[in-house]
Amino acid sequence: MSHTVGIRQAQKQKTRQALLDAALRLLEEQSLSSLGLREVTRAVGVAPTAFYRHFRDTADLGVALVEETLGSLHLTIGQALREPYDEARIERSVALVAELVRASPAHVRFIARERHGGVAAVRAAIGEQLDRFSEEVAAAFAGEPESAGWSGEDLRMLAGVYVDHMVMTASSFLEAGSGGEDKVRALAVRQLRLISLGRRHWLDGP
Amino acid sequence: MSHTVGIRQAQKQKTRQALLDAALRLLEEQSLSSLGLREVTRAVGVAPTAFYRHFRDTADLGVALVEETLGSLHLTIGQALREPYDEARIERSVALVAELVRASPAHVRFIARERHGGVAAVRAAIGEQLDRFSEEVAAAFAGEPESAGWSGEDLRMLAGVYVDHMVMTASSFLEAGSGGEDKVRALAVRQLRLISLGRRHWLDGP
DNA sequence: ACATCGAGTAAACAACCGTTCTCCGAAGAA
DNA sequence: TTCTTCGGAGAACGGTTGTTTACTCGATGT
Repeated sequence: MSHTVGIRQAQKQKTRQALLDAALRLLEEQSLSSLGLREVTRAVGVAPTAFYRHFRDTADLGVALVEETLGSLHLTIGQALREPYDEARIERSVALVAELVRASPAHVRFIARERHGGVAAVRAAIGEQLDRFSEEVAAAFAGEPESAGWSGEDLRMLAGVYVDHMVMTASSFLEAGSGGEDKVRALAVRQLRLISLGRRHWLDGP
Repeated sequence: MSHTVGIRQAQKQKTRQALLDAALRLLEEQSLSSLGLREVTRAVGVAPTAFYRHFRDTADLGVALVEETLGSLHLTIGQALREPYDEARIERSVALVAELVRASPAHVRFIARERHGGVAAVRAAIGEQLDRFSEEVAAAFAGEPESAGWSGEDLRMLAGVYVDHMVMTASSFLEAGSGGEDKVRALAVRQLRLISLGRRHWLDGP
């Protein structure tokens, strides 16, 4: 038994990826619930029936797209969270979001659009991933001296605020385009400063 | 010339409203970009061609739906903002959102779904309305003693955080259903407390 | 070398779509 | 009353949709 992937499997993954890429491009101007199976296969240049070799339907493709977009992000976020809590941390995390949006805007648009979109399975998949992010952020916060005395519940609340804000910031970067990028960045930084200020005084006396 | 609406106009508005209602119901399980013209007229019980008497296409209907949902809300929000800034203000505003979601969940779902949805005109209409809300909240904040020394830019930033949080809370109420309502309410209240804390210390020395 | 597997093809299906054109009949204006 | 206006009905159009069935043909495992 060889561990090489084999010509066959390699070709399959190739067209599968082509389907995902084409779908992502088509989803820049519409929602997943209106994305047609034939539309995708036509863009790739394969027969409509070939679609079924990879996905049950477009909803299934959507779930795969969620995995592709958010699955690989846990590692990146994890590394960023390991960095020390200094003055420039806020700027760095916002810059990370900005770079992510610039690197793959279609992926970000897809997540923002389908997070509350019309396909239940995709909504659930995105929600699950975002919850995982919240848990990871909460775990990172728990190890910081600033979180001394915080309850686990409050930590998860705080993490949720940060995650939600990051998603919203990414969406704002998209809407603003390359022109208003600096404006969005400055706004996001000030909002994060506000939240950090709230965090610092969370345990102040009544 | 009589100022009575006339049987004719009244009937037109009636079917127009029926189209809007039917569309809103259909949009609970899909996105606007996949909503068919025939689908809507079938649900109402009129001929497909009757649709054109009221809307150019489904995107046009979507814009009308935005107006119906958010247009009447400015008055409600305005009244709530005129209330004094006491201890229970946060709970009251969250309760207002909860009641709004309970009263017309389909409208709220529509806004949350199409805010980043696949129809540009509708996205723009929602963004415009939300910007108006932000301006109104900022104007209300400007008249409060807690905002002394705040720049106009910072006030709009703060107002944006509150508006975004309200939209997000409304969406959370929807996802949670009637079962997890208390959980969402408690979470939203704590998040707002965090933000208020940041607001209170915004002008603290460096 | 040979039988099997399976990704992709081709054709056909009924169902549905948005849009146009023509017409009807009640409401409104004279 | 007579004439006009206009919301809605009806039929038909070309085009697209998802899905099924039968097929090809090169990679795969023995």
